[in-house]
Amino acid sequence: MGSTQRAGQGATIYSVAELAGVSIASVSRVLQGSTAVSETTRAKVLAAVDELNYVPLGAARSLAVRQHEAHGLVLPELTGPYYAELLLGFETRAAELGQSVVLVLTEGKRDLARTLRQLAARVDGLAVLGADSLPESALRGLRGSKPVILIAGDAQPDVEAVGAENERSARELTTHLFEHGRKRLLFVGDPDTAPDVRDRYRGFVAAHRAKRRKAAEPVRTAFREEDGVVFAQHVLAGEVAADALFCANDELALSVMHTLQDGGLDVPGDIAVVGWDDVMTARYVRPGLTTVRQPVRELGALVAERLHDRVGGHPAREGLQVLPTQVVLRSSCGCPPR
Amino acid sequence: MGSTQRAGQGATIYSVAELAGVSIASVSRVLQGSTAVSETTRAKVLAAVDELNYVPLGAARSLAVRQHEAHGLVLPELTGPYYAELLLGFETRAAELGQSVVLVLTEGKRDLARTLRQLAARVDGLAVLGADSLPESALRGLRGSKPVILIAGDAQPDVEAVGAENERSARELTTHLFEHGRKRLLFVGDPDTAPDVRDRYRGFVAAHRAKRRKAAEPVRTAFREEDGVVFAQHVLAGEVAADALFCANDELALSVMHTLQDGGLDVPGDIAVVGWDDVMTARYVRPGLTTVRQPVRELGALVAERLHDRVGGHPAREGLQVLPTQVVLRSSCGCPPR
DNA sequence: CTGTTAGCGCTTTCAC
DNA sequence: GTGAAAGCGCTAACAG
Repeated sequence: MGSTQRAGQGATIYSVAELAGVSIASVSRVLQGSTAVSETTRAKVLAAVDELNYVPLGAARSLAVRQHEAHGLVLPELTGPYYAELLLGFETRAAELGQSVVLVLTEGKRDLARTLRQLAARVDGLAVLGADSLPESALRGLRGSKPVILIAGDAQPDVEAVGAENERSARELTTHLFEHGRKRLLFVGDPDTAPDVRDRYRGFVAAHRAKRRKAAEPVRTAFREEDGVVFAQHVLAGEVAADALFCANDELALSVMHTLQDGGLDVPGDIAVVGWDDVMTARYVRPGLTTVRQPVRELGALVAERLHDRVGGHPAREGLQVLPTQVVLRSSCGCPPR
Repeated sequence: MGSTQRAGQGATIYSVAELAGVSIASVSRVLQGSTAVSETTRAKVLAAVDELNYVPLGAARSLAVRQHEAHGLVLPELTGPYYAELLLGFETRAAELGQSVVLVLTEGKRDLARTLRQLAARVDGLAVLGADSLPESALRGLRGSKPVILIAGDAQPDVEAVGAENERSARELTTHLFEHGRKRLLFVGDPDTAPDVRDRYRGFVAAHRAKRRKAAEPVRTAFREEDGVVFAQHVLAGEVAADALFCANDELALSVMHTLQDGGLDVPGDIAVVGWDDVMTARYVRPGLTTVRQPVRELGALVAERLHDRVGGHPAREGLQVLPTQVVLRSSCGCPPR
């Protein structure tokens, strides 16, 4: 056992103990910050630790304390600022809480169920975004063992969810469009793809109902740039009757607006366009894109924190926790520039 | 020991063995895909595994095989598409290779040295971006034990580096600006902040030298939007003499261009502006931003792959591996639109 | 205050 | 082909 420092590899608690002339228990105590250690011992250990550049092996420690001290974060992908910002908030808070973060991107991955199992085998809890689009079996089985928090998803009996407000802001933004005198609004994006888009559409519908109007069926397109281009071309071809487009996110809104303008339409003169997320580009385009800002970073931080609580034994909060969002008026909706 | 299934918690190899009526060794063999197992045993084990929903505990396995099966990725932050894309490429390839990825963001973190040590204690190798701006001690000590790969950094005797090409493309882009008849070019961004920016400036200088001109001193600004705005205001105030701005990245170029336009200048009429990275926004602004595209995702994938090789025992490649970049001409440089 | 020791759950010889 | 048993490096009682 007490083999000293294997060449090149990291020192072990044994090599440190040997060098310090104490037992491994003392080394552990010093490192754990236990009070029951004499100053002399502490000093000797610290010196040895420093000399050997010792750091306890994560796996060994995890096995002993039965905790991984790591959070798993599951995201669909990473395009656009939304996921990045969320990840940033999550990592920051997790680090403050002493947790490592293990990241898994689901898009394009084959055996998701297995991947998530493996992830669950090396973290204390999971935060999952886009759970609805995961294969049925993927989250099954994790539940009940590791705590799981759903991001921007629907809370369930035993799994809590955290998200940003959608319906109310969508309703507010829709109403704003009405106030600009727009009559034929179209919701661009498929409400069935994600709970938050669904809720935005609900707000869109609610605003119509309040005006005793009937909301049009949503344009069930995906959310990438290409999809926006395709849709905009339909508009340019005169196949779509609308004077305002409520896009499910900014990427979509931006590509739609851009294509429309290229096709000779005036935004917002001929048609208004609004988005969701307030990405950087939204400020740079002309006209500035009216959109809704979500506190994404804070959301990420909150998720990390809730997860940490859960791992620490706190019970799951019931229902969905919602962070406030904010409508950002620029001029693509019809408001005067600046 | 052989305690069956602890309530709620995950099954262990013991509970599986018990349920299957075999020894833990057999369970392990089946799971490791060892051939020396009878069909009967394999079937029994598999059934038990399935019923118990068993996944080997990561920490225990890591301890036994002396491998974490995880890669560490250290990034400064996560704004803009660059880091996200890199991370995407890295995670994807790492996952294909069966490695988890543990992410650490350095910006704003206090005890980086300790954070990195801890990271090194739970992964088999590290990929680090922005190593130069890390405190001296941070990477010290990891070296020699865990393999480290520097991203967009300078290769060193024992640490290999991977990056995208900079100098040559910068030279090409600068020359292009000359061909548009621009005379007074300015490099906006501080070459001392990062090796890749330094190399871009080198290319900028080289192009001047080829024309027997002397390159102006770089404008040593940071790379965020605010910094671009401040600089642009100097330009608008007539404090800067230039007819072309070579910005160190797109964020900077975009905010500069935007501010310039707001101030009444015509781009590229009065002044040309070019950037680096080819972010999404670059296509949407008017005029389209001329820039340089880097194969960032591929870079991330390459890093993961090299790291995996290194962990597997392959020796460090000497020098810097460079991926090709591509100048993207739009109209902010003076080229005709479309 | 300190050392001894028994695991944590898994892989892997080594006998049979 | 299978099981027993010895660790992997660390933490945490448990005795002194």
